[in-house]
Amino acid sequence: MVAARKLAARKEPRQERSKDTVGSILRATARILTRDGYEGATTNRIAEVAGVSVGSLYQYFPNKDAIVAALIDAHCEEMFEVFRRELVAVAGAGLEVATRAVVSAQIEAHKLNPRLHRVFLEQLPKVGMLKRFHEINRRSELLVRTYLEARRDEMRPANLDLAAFLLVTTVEAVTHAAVIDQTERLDDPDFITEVTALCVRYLAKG
Amino acid sequence: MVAARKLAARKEPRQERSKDTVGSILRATARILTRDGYEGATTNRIAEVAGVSVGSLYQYFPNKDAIVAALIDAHCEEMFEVFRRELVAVAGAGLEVATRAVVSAQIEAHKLNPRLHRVFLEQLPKVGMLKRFHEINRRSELLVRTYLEARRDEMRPANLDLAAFLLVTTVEAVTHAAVIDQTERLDDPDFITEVTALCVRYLAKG
DNA sequence: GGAATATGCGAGTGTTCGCTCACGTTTACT
DNA sequence: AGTAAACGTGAGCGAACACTCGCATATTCC
Repeated sequence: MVAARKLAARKEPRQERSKDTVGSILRATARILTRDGYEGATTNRIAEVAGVSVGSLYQYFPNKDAIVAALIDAHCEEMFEVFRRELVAVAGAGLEVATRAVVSAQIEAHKLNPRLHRVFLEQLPKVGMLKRFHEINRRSELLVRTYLEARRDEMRPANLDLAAFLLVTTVEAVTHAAVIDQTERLDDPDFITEVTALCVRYLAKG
Repeated sequence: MVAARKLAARKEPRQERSKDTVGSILRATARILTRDGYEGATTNRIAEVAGVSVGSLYQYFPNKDAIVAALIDAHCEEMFEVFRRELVAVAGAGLEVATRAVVSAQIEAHKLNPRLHRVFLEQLPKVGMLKRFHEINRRSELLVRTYLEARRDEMRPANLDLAAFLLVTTVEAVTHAAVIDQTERLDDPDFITEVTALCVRYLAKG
């Protein structure tokens, strides 16, 4: 039985050169993942591309998964930040305007690094990795719910928790599919309009 | 360089006992995948659980992936059939009734074998495997679009192709999340109602 | 019965790959 | 200058695992 191993960094880099080493390792891993997919990302290959020895790699990461996990965390945080910033910015705006802005932001978030995003979601064989994406979704739902509650009287759905879940899941799935698998959808100027309609018509009364 | 290998069966089973062998292998693989996840599914383990030797396994499957691929195909076909049957059954019904029925069917389809479904979508490291699921989605979109076109005058969206894409992607994502990750959502009697509302309000005029 | 064919077996092979360890080099500090 | 700590190296170990091959058994068909 292979027990779950710690994913925390084994040693903190203190000097400048060791921070460079860690940076090189992360950049190399991202590069390999986007170019060759998960299969190509062996520890020896990562070290080679990073211009570093395997030994150095294992001074700062306890195992291979920790490297990927660090990348995922950074990627998730970036994406979430794009979403969060836009939502906060339009918190005062009306439903239609706010929704459209947030949908656009979600598309932009997916465009940050689509190839890496794809590898994370489609090729990583470890269940633990996906949890990090689910957590982002839960955080997004919380933000959305707060927005909905502030305008409760304009909203048709009684259960705003459920509404937030449906909206976040929907927009995530639709933008993901469009950016990752059907880029041609994005050329359609109606795309954002229709996704916005999907959300707004669900939320608005009447 | 490891070239892509053929996934077609190496030899067709002719006698009864060999058909049993193939069946045992497939059942064993499904069982291991649901119980232990992708990591546990080694060829030796599959053979052992199936009560068969590795050699026999390789008489009917050219490689490990072919076994998993066969399972995925069967699983996808089952799920799609649940969806298709219901859609055909309610093709004559009104928008609200039909939508509700199809959403329920999608939930049922996901309940066929949630654990296996999860492993397929979350743990398989090969990109090729996911294509099979995307293809089902495309087939579903086609069916939905046909329904929408038959009632074009009741529909608000001008682009029914885009509408079908949005609906299928949405319902798939929402039912998937509910069945796989948030089973408690299904206890909420409003769940189906709200998902139906999401679709119907998007489609209907006014 | 017996030849031909289909099926079954499983120890072993070759390779891949995560990871260690013993040793060299650089930096920080006194 | 001298010492300790931090950093870097890469050959190679050990285990896992997909897959083969030579041979045994069962079935079919004449």
